[in-house]
Amino acid sequence: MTTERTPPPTPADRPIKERSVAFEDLTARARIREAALEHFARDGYDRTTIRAIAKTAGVSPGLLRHHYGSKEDLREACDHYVFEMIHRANAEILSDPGAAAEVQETSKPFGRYVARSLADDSPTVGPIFDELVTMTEAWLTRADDSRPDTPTVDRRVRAALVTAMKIGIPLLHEHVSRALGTDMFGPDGERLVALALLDIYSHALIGQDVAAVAAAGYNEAQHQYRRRAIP
Amino acid sequence: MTTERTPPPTPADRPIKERSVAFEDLTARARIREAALEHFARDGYDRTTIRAIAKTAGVSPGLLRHHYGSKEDLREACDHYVFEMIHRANAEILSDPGAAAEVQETSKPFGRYVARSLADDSPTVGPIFDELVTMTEAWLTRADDSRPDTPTVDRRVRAALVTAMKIGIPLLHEHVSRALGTDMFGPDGERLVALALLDIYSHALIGQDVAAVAAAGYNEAQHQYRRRAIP
DNA sequence: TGGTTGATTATGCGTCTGTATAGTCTGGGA
DNA sequence: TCCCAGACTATACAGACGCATAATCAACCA
Repeated sequence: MTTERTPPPTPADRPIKERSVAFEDLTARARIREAALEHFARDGYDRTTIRAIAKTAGVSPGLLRHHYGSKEDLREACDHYVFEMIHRANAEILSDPGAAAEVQETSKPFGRYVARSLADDSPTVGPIFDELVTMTEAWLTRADDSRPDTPTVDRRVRAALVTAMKIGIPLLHEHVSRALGTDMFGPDGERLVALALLDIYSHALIGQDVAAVAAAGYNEAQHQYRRRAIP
Repeated sequence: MTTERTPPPTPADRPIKERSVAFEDLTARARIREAALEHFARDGYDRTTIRAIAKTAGVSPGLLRHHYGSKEDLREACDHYVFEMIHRANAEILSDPGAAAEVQETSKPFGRYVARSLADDSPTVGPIFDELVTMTEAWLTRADDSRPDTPTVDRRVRAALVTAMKIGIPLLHEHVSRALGTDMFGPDGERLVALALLDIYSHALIGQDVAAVAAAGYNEAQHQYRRRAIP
């Protein structure tokens, strides 16, 4: 396994598209990883082809195999990379206990990738979800402290649901953007989403009396048919 | 394009599956649709093969093409079918204004299919999402009435986000179930999710003072780098 | 200078998938 | 009885994809 080396003075690393932001004088290995992250996040694992990643990275499909063993290995490499990046980001967030950073967690650059991977059942991103749940759990602890009543449901269960809900937003970004009238990953959309989430999170969506009635009535409701499962 | 015809000799192509467990004496055409719904919901559109659907339905791949034109046409047929079913379900829900039915909307049988289709960017399910947003919007209207303050963000924007959040739960059912310790589509899990959602929805997750500070601080925050986009 | 190593490419192979086509079987009307 | 429409199957074809291999090229070291 080669490390992130600086390429030899290869001058012809340049046929690529990128100029504006960041660096395009990256290692081919790094370019492949970046291209894979974008493609996996945008198109999903299945729809993404090795050839497409290679084309975006400006290399041949064979080189991809040379650096990463297979398509699945490349996915795992991306997963581990993102896992590290999230760890790093979490450390920064913990030092700055602002709520905004936490709220828009899933709107970050890696959010799209994580969301896609979780929905695609990537075998190695389970721990990422669990860690996000743990983060939400710690956050819920503070919320529970300022609650008059006692929560009736285990905190981790609620944390898992809140986490899944947060991830649902970038997952359905296309439809959300359509409802917003602007790209939710664009500057305006990102701000709009953050402000809306702050409003949503800071208010109860249903009355506690209604919830109590519904919860009581739920336990005795025998409803809806079941569909057969695929053998 | 043939419609849902009644097969000549077959005893019944009855409105099907309404009662308890559906039967296997369905039209081949109906069996194909049922199998496709399950496969698409469980494996996603791309991972699902025509041959797999045919095998589950107990027919040959050719018959699938005979009834539905192509794989994409089959998907559209499923979308329209689910769209009708949701319409029908909505009518029932509106007559029974219980909150529980609304909360567990995405836990219904078709929820998995809708969630998958939305995440898979199915071209014909956009209207379904928009309708769910409208439902949520109507629901938010009642919530806003019992709010002391005035919402700062457009109601439809908040409705879209809440809708996406709700759909995120069945989408990440695998990870949610792992955190729950039981299958969230099973009897226990379904009840647990419903009760947890009632608890979550009936309480603010962050304080309004915190939210105000965060919202104020957000507009002047210049944070995080941007990643390049694929051309 | 010569040779080894690693980055990189070109090319081909086997498989899977969607699609197309031709053929088979069955029931019901004339 | 004939026969044909429609449900259904078997098989084949073309393309795409992941994967593998061999060849080429540049740099570094003895």
